Amino acid sequence: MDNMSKEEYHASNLYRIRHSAAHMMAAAVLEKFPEAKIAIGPPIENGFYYDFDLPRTLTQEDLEEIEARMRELIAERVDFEYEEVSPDKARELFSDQPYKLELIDDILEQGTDEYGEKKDEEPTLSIYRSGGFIDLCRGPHVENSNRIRPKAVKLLSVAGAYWRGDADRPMLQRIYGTAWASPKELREHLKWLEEVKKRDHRKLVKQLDLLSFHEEAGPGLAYWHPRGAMMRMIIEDFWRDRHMAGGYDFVVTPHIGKSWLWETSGHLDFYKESMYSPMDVDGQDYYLKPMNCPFHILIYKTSLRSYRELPLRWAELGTVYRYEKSGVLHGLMRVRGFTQDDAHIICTPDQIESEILRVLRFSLALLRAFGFEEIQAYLATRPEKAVGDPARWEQAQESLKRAINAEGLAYEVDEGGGAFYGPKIDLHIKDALGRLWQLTTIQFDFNLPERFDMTYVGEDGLEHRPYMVHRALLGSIERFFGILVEHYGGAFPVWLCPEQARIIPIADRHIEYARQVEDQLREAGLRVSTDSSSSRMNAKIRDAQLMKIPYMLIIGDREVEAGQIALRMRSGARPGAMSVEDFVALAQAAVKDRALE
RNA sequence: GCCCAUGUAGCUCAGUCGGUAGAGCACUUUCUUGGUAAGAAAGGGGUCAUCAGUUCAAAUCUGAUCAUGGGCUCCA
Repeated sequence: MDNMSKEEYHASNLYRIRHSAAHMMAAAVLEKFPEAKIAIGPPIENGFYYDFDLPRTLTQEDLEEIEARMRELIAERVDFEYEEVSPDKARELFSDQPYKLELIDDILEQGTDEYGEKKDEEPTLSIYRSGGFIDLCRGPHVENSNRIRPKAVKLLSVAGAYWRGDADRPMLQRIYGTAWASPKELREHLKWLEEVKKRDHRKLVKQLDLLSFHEEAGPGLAYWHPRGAMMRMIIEDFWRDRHMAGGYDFVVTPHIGKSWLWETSGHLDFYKESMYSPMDVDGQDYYLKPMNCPFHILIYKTSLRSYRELPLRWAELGTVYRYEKSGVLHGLMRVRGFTQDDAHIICTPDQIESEILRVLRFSLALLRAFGFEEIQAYLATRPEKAVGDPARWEQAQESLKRAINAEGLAYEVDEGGGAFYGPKIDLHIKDALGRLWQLTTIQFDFNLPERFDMTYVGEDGLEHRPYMVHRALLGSIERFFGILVEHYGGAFPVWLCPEQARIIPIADRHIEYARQVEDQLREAGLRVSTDSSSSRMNAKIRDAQLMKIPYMLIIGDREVEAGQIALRMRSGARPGAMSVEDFVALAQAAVKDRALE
C-alpha cells in the first residue's frame, strides 16, 4: 500500500497523525477509566496502539464507546503542545502513573527513550499536552487535532501485551487502532484487511481440501490430503529437478539421533527447550531431529576429504520436529513438524565467494519460478558474542555483500544481527498483498565444523577446516505452501494446481465422450477429472469455480458431435469450442510458462 | 508459556430465562438430462470439545483439561 522506508515513515505526516491518534485514544480511555494506568502508545505499521492497565477486561462495546469518544475529542481541535520538563516536574505530573515513572527513571538513568531504545543525546524529558491529557513523549505530533480526520480513525482490536515486552512483567491490555490521512484511505485499508482475511490459508486449505490439523492427534502437525499432497509433490519434484541441474547431490538421513549427536552439536546446550523430549531406546536417549545439519556432517566424516572433491553441495528435504510453544502455533506458518528444503555447502576458503553467489542466484531463480518477483535481502553480521575466527567472519560477510551487489538486490544490513555461529543473508519476498515473508536463509556456520572437527586435506597435504554454509531456500515446505496459498488466494498457477481441468458433461449421455477426453488429457500429462454427478451443469461449474480449477471443459451434444470441448476459464472467460488437441497445447503452454491460466 | 475470546452435524452457523437440539450447504435415494456460478422432493446424520461439579433437570451455570483464534514473549 505504501512503499515508504522506515525513515520516511517516521518523518511522515501520517506517522504524526497515528501517534497523536494514540494520545487521543488514551485520553478517551482515561475518561472512561480514571483509575487506568497508561503505559506506551506508539505508531506502528498501518496504525498505532496504546497499552493500558485497566480494572477490567475490555469488551467490544467498550471499544466502540472509546472510538466514538475519541472521535469527539479529535473534533474538539485541541493543540498538541510540546514542553521539556525537569525530572522533578515529570515525576510530579505522573505521580499516579507507575509505568510512566519507570520510563522517566529509565530515560534518565540509561539514556533510553520511552520505547526502551538507546539514544545518544543528553537525556531530556518531554511531555505533550493535548486538551486535558498529558503524556510523557518525545513526539512528534500534529500541531492540532484538526489534522486528524475523525472518520479516518478506527479501533481494531484488544489483545494482551506484557509491560515492556517482558514475560515476567504485568500483562497489559493493548488496543490496536488504525489511522489514515483520509477516510478514503481508511476504507482502502479496511478493504485490504478484508482481503487478507479472505486469503487466510487456514480457511483456504480447508475449502480447497488441501490439508487438515487434528486436535486429537496433536497441534501443529499437518495432514496432507490428496489435493494438498499432489501440490506438495509437484513443488518437491520441481525443487529436486532444479537442484539436480544446479549441481547438488542428495542425501537422506534419519529422523532421530542419540543424545551424543546433540551434545556434540551443542543443540542440547542451546536449543533444548525447542526440542521434543527424548525417548528411551535400550537405555539410550534418542531425540527427534530439530535440524538436519549434524546428520549431514556425519556423512561428511565417513571419509577423509580432499580439497579436490570440494565444494560439496548436499541437499535434503529433511523433516524436522521442533517444540514450539502452544501459543505461537499458527496454521502452516508455525508448526511443530515441518520439512526444510535444506542443503549444506562445504567448501574451501577460496571457493566461498563463488559458492555464495551461486546459491544466491539459484535461490532467486527458484523464488521467481513460484511467482515472487519482488525480493529484498537482509544481511546480518557478527554479534558481540560469537564463535569462530574473526577473519573468517570478515571474509564471509564480504562474500555475502558482494553476492548481493552482484545480483543488484536491494538490501539492509542488520549490524550484529547474525547468529553467534555465523553471518547470514535472508531473502524476503513480497506477496500479492504487499506483505513481506522471509523465505530463504543462507547462513554460515563456524560452530559445527569445529564441534564435529570437520576437516579436508589441502593442496599442502595438511588438514584444514572447511567452510560450511547452511541454506534453506523455501524455508519450510509447510510454511512456503501457506504463503503460496495466500499469495494466489487459492487460484494457483496451472502447473501447481492439483486438478488442472474438470470435464463437465451436460447430460449423462455425454459422459462416455467425456471419459475419452479425460483419457486423452491424462495421456498428455494433465491432471483432470470428470464430474459425472447428477447435478446440473450450472452446479458443476459452480463446484469447479469454488475449487478454483483453472479449466472447465463443457461437453454437450454440440461438442460430442464435433469432437470438441467448450472451454471455460476460472477467470470467467469463455474461449468456447476447440479441439482437444488445441486445448492440450494451450494447457501445456500454461504449465511450461508457469502461467496463471 | 502468558492475557483475552471461542469450541453445537462433514462445512458455515442459530439456539431466549437451565426443561436432554435446529437451519443452509454437503451426503444418500428418487424425480429431473440441462448450454456457462446452486433444479426439486424425501431421508440419514449430534455423548452440544473432554472430564468433573452444582441442580429434580445442564448445550446453557462453575471448575479443570484439550484445541482454535487475536496478541505478547520466543524463534541458538
